[in-house]
Amino acid sequence: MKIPEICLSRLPVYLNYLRTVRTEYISSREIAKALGYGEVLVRKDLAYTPAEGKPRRGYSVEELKKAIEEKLTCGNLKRAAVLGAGGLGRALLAYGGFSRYGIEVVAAYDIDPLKTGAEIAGKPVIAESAMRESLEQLGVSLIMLCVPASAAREAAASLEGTPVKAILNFAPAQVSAEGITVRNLDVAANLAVLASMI
Amino acid sequence: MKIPEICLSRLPVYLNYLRTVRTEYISSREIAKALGYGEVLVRKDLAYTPAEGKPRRGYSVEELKKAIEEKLTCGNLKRAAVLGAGGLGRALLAYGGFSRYGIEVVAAYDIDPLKTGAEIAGKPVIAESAMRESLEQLGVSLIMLCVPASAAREAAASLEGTPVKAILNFAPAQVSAEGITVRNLDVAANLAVLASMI
DNA sequence: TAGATTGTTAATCGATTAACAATC
DNA sequence: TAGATTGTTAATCGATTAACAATC
Repeated sequence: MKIPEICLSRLPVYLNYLRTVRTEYISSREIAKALGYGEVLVRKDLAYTPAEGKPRRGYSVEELKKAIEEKLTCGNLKRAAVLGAGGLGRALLAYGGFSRYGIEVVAAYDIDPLKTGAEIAGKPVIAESAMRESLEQLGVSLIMLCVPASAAREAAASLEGTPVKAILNFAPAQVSAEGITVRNLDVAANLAVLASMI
Repeated sequence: MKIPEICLSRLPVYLNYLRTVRTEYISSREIAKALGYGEVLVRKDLAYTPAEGKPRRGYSVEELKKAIEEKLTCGNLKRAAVLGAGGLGRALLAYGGFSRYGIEVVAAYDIDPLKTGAEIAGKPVIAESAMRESLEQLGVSLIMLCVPASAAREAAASLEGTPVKAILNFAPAQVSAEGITVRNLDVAANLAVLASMI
């Protein structure tokens, strides 16, 4: 059965928690309590992974971590790149937290010649004119789109026909590209939603 | 009636779209088509704002933008700060996109003396030892938590008893603090979810 | 065995969509 | 007036929770 996106979005939470657990087995009740979920929800979510629990003992922590990693990464390392080497783009290029989910950030692309040519955290910042060739060569399937809102639509369109399969869009604008999955992540909007709840 | 969080999270999307619209009036059908929503959903969402539509004409774009801004900001500018002045924290401090939602980022806090004392984008990086006093003085109600995962729990706890009402947590770890609302935003996890869908 | 825990089936809850009367 | 569009009520859909048999 296909795993719902809302369940998929909880898998990293389980994974991060399990990586802090030092026992051999853990029950759905313990996981639920630690994360603030219902325990049936935990079992339902984990049932989407290859892991199986044992009555009276719970789940093997090692097996569960492997099973979630398997689901999240589909078994193989994915290569990602940043499009737009401004402040956020460069921060993402330097951030080491992607390897935790089987993702390697390999390059950044920018239209500004003042930014290209240099390296950040050992990764090249490449001119947008050379982007298509570079995406092919590096086998990049994921893009983090960090250009200004005004340039976002065009930048997304420029990824059509490349190996890119998905875009994580940080710009406060709707983008789309033929054959590419888009997920929006407007940081400021997230803070605004939080601000309006308090 | 209380506005559901899922609807609240769409308000920034409406707002950003409306800011690109150049007509005086717009219908729910047009908005829905542009954003990929159902048109009834759009009307339901907008019904939570003070704006009212007019049969045959739709919604006044100006009135709608004001109404959404009102809902999102609760009418007043909110002050935010960054805790953890690493790459991501500094990028957020320099990012100009918060003003669009009525939020001003005023300072960063860090425990590392090598990072404190300086200014980034005209905003001070302040020692964590001076944080409580500074939060009071500046009237900071929102924190973007950008410390490493290992330091996240303790950092969140240190915000108890300050004017901080909400935390946007970028660390891949669960945090909580008495009387403070937490929202998680693990950028790498978002990319991982996207990667596992393709 | 007894009892803790899983996994599944049924019930509930909340969000989205469909239908439609009201309105200009 | 006729018809486009809103706003609301009812129906549907999907996610979460409750109940419980199966298992070790």
